[in-house]
Amino acid sequence: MATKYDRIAADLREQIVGGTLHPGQQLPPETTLRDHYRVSLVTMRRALDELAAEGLIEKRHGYGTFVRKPRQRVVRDATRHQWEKDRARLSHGERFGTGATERDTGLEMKDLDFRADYAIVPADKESAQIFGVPAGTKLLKRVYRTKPKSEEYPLGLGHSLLVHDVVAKNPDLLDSGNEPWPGGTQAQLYTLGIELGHIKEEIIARPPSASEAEQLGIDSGVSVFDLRKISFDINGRVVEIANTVLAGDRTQLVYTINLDRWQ
Amino acid sequence: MATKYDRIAADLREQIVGGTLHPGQQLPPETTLRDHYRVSLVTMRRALDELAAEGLIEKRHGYGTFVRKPRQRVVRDATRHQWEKDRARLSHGERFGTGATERDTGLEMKDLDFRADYAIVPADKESAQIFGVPAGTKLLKRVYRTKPKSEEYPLGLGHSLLVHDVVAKNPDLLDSGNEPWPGGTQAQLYTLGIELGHIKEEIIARPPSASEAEQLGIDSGVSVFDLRKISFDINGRVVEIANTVLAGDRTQLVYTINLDRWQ
DNA sequence: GAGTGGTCTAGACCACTGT
DNA sequence: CAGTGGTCTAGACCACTCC
Repeated sequence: MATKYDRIAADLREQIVGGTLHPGQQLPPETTLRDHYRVSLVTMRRALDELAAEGLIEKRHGYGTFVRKPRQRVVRDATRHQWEKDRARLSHGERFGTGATERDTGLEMKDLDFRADYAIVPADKESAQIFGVPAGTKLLKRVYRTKPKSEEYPLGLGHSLLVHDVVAKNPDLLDSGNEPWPGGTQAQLYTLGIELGHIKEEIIARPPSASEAEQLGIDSGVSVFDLRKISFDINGRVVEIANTVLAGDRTQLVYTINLDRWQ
Repeated sequence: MATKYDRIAADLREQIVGGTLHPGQQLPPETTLRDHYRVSLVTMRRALDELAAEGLIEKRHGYGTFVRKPRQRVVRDATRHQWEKDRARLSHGERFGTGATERDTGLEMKDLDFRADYAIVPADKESAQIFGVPAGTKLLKRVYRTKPKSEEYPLGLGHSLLVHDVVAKNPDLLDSGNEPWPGGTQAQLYTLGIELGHIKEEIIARPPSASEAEQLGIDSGVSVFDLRKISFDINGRVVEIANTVLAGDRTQLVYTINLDRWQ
């Protein structure tokens, strides 16, 4: 026999996908549901937690439990990198106002809250190894937060590492006041004469830290994508290490692999 | 103040990463831990569930709770597709015994338990749309299970869809008895004169279904990668739709994006 | 202040594992 | 069989949100 909480979750799941419960609709309080299903509160809550992990409902402390609007996932397509590269050398006007995030979401710059914080940090062992520099080398760490004004929570939490002495050749790149830089990082690197040759992305899934769960507005049980992007210039040197944490229930990642023709 | 279960989890986490608790070591029973931390059993269990979701411990019903060996993630590198393509036209002997899974894990065929089940199914709406055929069209559905003999659980659960009338031109491809086919799907398609041009992979993270959790041996709270691979031939026609479900705490996905040179 | 979800308790009983 | 983790209960109290 399945567990009670599984059967209750299945019952509610059916009502949600079947349309008996409408998106946005508030569910009865836990105590009422508990009486209806004749179980203890703990069991009732466990059933609800299951549905929250699936993204079907959303619980708001002190307020209520609601059926989620069919949350369409934001698609993050890796062709964004080629697209960004093609635009890196365009004029300021052509680059202005639309970056890779805007392309993913279909939103414009004015619909987004954007923040960037810069700091200089010493390279830890892992970063140093990837960059091929001694541990402790000065790095420019840039922390990004981008949030659609129409949403309560940001799409992702990101930061980027660059070797300080490399980017310092253009002092404009050390000033976070110049963000958002039209055209993004590849346009910034272009001012240094750097052209990217290839990009490697490594993806893992893991539970969010408490802070990430709070910042991303993640319900208990939802995992995050932890994506590390390593950018190489045309000579194979590592230029940037960027990290992005994306809510696992709101994101779809897409990659296209082109294959060489047979001879 | 943080919650009790968070503080208990933090305490145990520190002991695990700090080395006070060794990999493979059994933790005291929940009741003993409960007495030690002076909390209720429910609270104690919640702390342990947190660590299980992080992959730091592994709970075995009726047996005990153990510190996990630093689980190294299996890397699934998308360059596997090009590698597989390069090998598709090699001789049987050169293809034999090493496929993409073996390449990922470093294991040989003899170290793997392999099973394939074939069935003919009608295309549902979504598959039909992707293939560009009418709904209900006969598809060959192939279900795969691959498990290292040294592990208790499979790496992933996979299935693949092909248009039946296309592959039926080579009757050998309809017989699961011919699996594992040396060189994999691309070698199979080669017998039909089909060459792949590009591959698109779509990735989402979600909680496992009850059946997936059981088959993959996933602890509560761990998400899975749900990866859909769509293979296009050199004319842009969809040839295969393949789906793989991978344990989120045991897998790392890697993609390399090559960028066109500036003119 | 009224109503909601979040944490926590002490205890019972069940289900699974290895010997 | 003994020992373990898994489910479930009835109830207390806390923390948050809105009016």
